[in-house]
Amino acid sequence: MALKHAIMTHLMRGLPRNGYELVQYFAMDYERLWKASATQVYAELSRMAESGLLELVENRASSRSHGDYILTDAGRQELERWLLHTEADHGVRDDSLLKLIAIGALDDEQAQILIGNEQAYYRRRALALEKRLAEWPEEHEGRIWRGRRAIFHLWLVQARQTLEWLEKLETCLKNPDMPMDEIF
Amino acid sequence: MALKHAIMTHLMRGLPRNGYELVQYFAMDYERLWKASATQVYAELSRMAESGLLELVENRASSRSHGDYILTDAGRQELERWLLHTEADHGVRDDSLLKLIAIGALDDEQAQILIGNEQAYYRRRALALEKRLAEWPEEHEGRIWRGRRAIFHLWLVQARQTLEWLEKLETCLKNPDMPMDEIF
DNA sequence: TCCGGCATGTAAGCGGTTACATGATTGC
DNA sequence: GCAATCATGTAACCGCTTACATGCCGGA
Repeated sequence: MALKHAIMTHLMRGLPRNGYELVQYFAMDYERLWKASATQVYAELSRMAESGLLELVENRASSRSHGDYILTDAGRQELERWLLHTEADHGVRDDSLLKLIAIGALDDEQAQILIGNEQAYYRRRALALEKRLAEWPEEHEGRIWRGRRAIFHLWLVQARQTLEWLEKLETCLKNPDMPMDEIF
Repeated sequence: MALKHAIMTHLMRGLPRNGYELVQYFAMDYERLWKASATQVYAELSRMAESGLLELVENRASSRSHGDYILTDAGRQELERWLLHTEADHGVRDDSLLKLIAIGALDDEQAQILIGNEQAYYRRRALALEKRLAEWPEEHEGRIWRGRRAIFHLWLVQARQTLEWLEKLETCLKNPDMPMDEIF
């Protein structure tokens, strides 16, 4: 039930947001912190409002919206409880990495396609992150935004490192007699 | 339904394995490529055998087991189809990173606990991966094992990089006036 | 003999997806 | 007036977890 907490990490910045805006955040690629479908986000928001973690306030911006959500004190308390008193789940389900683990099943030509796809993805991602960091809004200051901005730096170095690694993977497969310790 | 393919990436190495052994792999930390519960693994294995992706052969090692699974030709075909003709899902659900994104909600002392927990985890992980790479069995040779071994190298550099980043995150939070570009 | 690890499940329920439906508003 | 976007759902279904149950084998 971590979507609940993912929603909280968005709302903890203090800005009131409606369901649609939150759905956009969860769908955005370079902002991506949690995968979630629209249906699920709306359902979770209702549940959280009902249980008192969120409050529905008058909408700003858009007149079509039912209203905007903000974190309540109970919500902030739950956020703190989750952060400090629950263990992080390091269990992984990374579809793209799973494919790369299986790359040995393909011949050189096919492997090249798979690696190429991943390279394209991480190049796009690195560019988007660089742009996001370069254009960081000045009003995004303070402790909460600093934490968030730091994550973008982590994502960026990880993307770059993955690109480097993909090059090495290519070398490794194309030169089956080269010792792996020489490459990595 | 990617557990199916996660099971295939284990069996593609050619070694017959029973359900219990596969459950162990999925539970192992430094080997971790996909999170899955025992119940789910057994259920998926039955379904895959029924649909002809796996074959149940006579058990080696253990006499208690119902039998060992191996990949069929249809299984290898499905593996190739998945690798080449489906798009990788880059959607992320990383509980531990989600917590770090929210770290701005905590004060310095509390944040230190959270960072400490993560540091402990990644130190343990880096050590386990180093050990695994240092003790890599000689019989694990050939294209399929090379691909797998390469992933361990990626995981290791990622763990080390995350440790470096956690140090910077600490600095970043403890010195709110220091410009972030100086740290990262 | 009994305990711990091996080995495989069943049943209930929650979390999450996919496909589809609906209405309201803005811009051309 | 019409299309695109905004905004919020319903319904059915699947994947996955949690708690519990069962039996078998080997060793102290």
